[in-house]
Amino acid sequence: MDFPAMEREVLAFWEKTRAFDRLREINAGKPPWSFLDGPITANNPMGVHHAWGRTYKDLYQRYHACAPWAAATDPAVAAAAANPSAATTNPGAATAGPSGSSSGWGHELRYQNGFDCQGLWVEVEVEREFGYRSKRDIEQQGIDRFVEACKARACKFAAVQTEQSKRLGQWMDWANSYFTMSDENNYAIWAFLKKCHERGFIYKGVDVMPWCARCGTGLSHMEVSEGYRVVGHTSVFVKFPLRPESVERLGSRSSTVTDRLGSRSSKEGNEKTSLLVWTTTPWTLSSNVAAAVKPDMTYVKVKQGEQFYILGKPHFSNPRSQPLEGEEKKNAPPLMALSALFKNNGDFEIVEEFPGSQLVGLTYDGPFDQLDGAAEARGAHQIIAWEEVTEKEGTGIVHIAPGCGSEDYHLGKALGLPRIAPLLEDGTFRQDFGFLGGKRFDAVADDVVASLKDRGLLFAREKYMHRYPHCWRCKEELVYRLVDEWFISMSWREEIMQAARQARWIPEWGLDRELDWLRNMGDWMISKKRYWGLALPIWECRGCGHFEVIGGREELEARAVTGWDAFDGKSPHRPWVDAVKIRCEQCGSEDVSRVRDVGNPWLDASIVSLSTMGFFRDRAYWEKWFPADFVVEALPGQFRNWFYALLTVSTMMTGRAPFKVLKGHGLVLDDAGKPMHKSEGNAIWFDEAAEKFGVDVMRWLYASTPPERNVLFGPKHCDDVRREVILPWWNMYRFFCDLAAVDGFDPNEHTVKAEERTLLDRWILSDLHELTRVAHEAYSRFDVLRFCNEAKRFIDDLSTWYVRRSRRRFYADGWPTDKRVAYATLYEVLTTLNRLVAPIVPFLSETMYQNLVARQTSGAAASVHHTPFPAADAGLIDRELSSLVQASLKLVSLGRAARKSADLKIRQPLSELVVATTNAAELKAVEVFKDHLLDELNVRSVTVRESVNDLLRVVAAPNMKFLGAKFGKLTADVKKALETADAREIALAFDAGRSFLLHVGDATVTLEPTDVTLTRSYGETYAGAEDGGTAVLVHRVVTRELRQEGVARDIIRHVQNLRKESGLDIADRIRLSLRTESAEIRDAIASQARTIREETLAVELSDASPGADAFAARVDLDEGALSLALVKA
RNA sequence: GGGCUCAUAGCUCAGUUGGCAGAGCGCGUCGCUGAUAACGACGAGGUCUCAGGUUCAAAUCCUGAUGGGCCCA
Repeated sequence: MDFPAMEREVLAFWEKTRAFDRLREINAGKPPWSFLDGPITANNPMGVHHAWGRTYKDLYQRYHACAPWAAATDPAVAAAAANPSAATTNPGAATAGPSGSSSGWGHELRYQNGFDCQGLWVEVEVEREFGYRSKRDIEQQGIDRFVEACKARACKFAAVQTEQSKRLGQWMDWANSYFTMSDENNYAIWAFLKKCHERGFIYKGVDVMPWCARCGTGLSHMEVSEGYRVVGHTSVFVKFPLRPESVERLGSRSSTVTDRLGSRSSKEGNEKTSLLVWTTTPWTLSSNVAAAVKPDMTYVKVKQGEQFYILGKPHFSNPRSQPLEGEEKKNAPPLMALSALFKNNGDFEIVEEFPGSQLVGLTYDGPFDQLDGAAEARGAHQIIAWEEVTEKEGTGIVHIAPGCGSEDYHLGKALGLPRIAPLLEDGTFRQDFGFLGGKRFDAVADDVVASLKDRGLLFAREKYMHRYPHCWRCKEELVYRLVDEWFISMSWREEIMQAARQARWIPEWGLDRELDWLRNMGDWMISKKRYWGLALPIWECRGCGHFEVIGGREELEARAVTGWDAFDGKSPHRPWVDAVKIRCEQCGSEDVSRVRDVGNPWLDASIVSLSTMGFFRDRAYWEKWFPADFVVEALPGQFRNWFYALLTVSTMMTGRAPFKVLKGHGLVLDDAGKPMHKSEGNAIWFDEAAEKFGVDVMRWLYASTPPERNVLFGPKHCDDVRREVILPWWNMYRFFCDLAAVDGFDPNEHTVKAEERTLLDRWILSDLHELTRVAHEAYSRFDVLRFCNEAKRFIDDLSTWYVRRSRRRFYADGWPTDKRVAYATLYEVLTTLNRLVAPIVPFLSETMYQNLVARQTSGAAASVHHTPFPAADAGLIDRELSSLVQASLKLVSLGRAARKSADLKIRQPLSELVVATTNAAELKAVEVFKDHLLDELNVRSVTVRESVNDLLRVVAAPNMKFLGAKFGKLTADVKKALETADAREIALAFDAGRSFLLHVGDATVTLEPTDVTLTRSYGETYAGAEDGGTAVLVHRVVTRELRQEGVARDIIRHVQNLRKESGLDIADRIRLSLRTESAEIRDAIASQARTIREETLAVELSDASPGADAFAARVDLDEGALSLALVKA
């Protein structure tokens, strides 16, 4: 079966019949169900990982397009059922369908897909296409050309992804997809930013961020984490001399310690005491402002010659090593411990110990106070407290340069320290940094070292290997640099948290994670010094510094002084919008330009709960669709990205959460559980996977994966799904279709009355309706995994028991009642189950529906997806009956085991089956399913007994591994006693859940089931198997007559095989010839001739030589060789 | 350093009121046979990561530890 080919046919069918449009017509005007799509980045073709979320998006939309109103339009009900606490915290979530109407099915959906178009990822690809190497290339070749190319790229891949999504089976209004680069979306963000500004939340701030000097841009954390590489840097140990008054203060503070140590007092002053500081970035010493110590850590003062050094006690003797792993670590040169470095310089002595807190507040002379650029720090250098100072590396005293490092910056900001920003955009020092001026940060290590050495401030230098961030594009080292950025203050975070609490989060801990992020996040940096993105609508006056936020196109037009004509008709992107200048409302300047920054790309996707639902255009429409009933996206990252941005914007504009239910899912990994990477060659492209495995298989795999966990995707897992679910399901369908075609089954004519059904029929219908009930629960609670598990179990039961046990009912001639009932029942089960799984495997379902329903019934809906989801009939659910079937399955399993123990194959008929049980369900199962037991186990009769203990024979062997450990020296005696003990009594005791008391000489020991291995048998007459309190035995004596029947069954099977191999139709009659040397086989043929003829449709049975036109085979039976030949009659 | 999350057979994973530990794959042995390039049975394989606690009873609830993942700092 070529499933991908079948899927392509279904796609063509949907196309031809406008199936999706038709569904929207059917559901128009029904209660709305609102889904909001998180936009996919339109920058490359889809990978298989995109298909996971998109599978959820499609299947939940498909369910709600056919679900009954009551179940699906009342999320409070679903939420209450799933999570009682959510309902009470979410009283406003309930919405009703059309007033008063409580029945009906289907919902109106928007089916709007989204594309994320703007951002650096697209820029990078376009730069690569153009062969650009830096921002300078973009500016020289023209921003307009560049931005147009970015737009074109987004359009191109939006189109590619659209086709791929269709192939996945997504039913969306593709012509109406939203693009975050659209004018409407961009201006909507302007409106949001203006509102933020009106509340005073927009401000220009500074931050120290990773910066690529070559590209001339800052990098986000995500980008930084892409580019770590191991490099060697010059690291230095530097002296920061304490100022004389601080030496004195420290002396008085630590006097008690000094006295206790009995060392020479240092109170006399005038000695040279220095902090010992370590850094791997010597260039930042130029901008040192402070030195940090850990208050509760112990520090020591070390005397060497005339010098005193202060450093952390743990650091003094700790071994040091490069912070690397594996191979890299092996190759790195060893590092010297600090004590060894001291030793190199001569004798030394520890003269004092004191806690770091005694250092806090002391002052020292900075290493580069002589440079003009560092003037601000002159006289301001001080020791500060910092809990984060590590004991593991360095000296315990951390050099702080708030203009050169992120942590340094935040520390400095909190303490109000000056910050010195020595680097220009291109990574060179400002000219006022003296001998460093004009040199690049990564080229001055030697100069810095030389200068320190000249002035006696260098203690030691070394080469230090570590992982350091590099630009993921140009591979150059990054540097931390102070830059101007625009921010949204998060002082109103409590409002956003309140909105977040209004929604139901799946999994539940998602809310805590989001609240945690909201609680801890800093102000939102919304600017990016790039080209392709939202043009931040901030016009800043260079004269007086006043800035304004423009809230939309009309407002800009009204405020424009110059440049409007040049801009009019263009999209609000760089460079066009940059032409517009406005008048400063503070100083009157008419030369106010837009800041050059573009927006953080998460702004683009943040607005879509408003922009795509008509918030600014059609408020009534927006009220109808907002908030969304459901959003679903990949978990990793989205708490700080889309979820966060979406909540923030919606809260600002509406005060409400933009979604009622948020569901998250994990990552897609490869077969081996590793992340997929293009560069590692283990990424699987969507197109390839779709044609190789089929998308129904892919969709089932995703639907049946626990969402909050990662899924392994690969050939093995796809094959598993196909083999375990899709193929059994398909095979049953084929079985039914083949027979129905031959028999001319007509679902409208061959109907069934309830009382005509057999127990087996009623059982499968009961389970079917239970499955239907579960399906509603699972789909409406967004827990499709549960449905998949139950459906898989149902398919298994249906295949291995219902269909298996019902097969012969279909082979009868004509239309006896039982055959009609079997047909009608299986038909109902197949068509209903087909509808239940349709949201997950839409292609397979459509194919089956067309064949089973549409073709059979005039007036049937044109597509399975146009039909209502089945309702569960509680009256048909019979849990007791299900348990009886399960009991009978257990008995059959034991019966097979019993046969196996005596090596009696199923084909060999046996005279008697004995069931020994006191279990009520099993007793009843024997009664009501007797015929199935007899047939399935191929026995003549079944006998029920309470116990077969009288037949039981047991051999007990000691389990020496346990006995030895338990009894020690006594073991040998126990073993001996066991040989003479009554093994049957032991078995009966264990069966009853007791231990067994064994007499060993004068002593008594207690035996547990693990202590002995029991081998049970039931004598010459019976063979058996037992489980718990239930035993099933078969009569093992094969009489001559039984033997002949067994042989006949063997023969029949071989004839059937030959018929099939010969290409005969199921109904073809044959002339059969059987020849053998074995008298036993000849006897069997003679006595079973009639059965053989009937089963093989032989009009003639002989031992004549076959003609040349006959199909012939020679087979080996247990009793001898047999030649068979047949010709079509 | 902090938060969240996961840990069940060789592998992938089920296991929701706490009540005898399961499936599929793989492996071994066998069986069935007009659903057939399928299918079934049986077998081996488990200290349910570890240590405490609650309980008549813990894979399940609580506490801590260890290890993996994600995130924050």
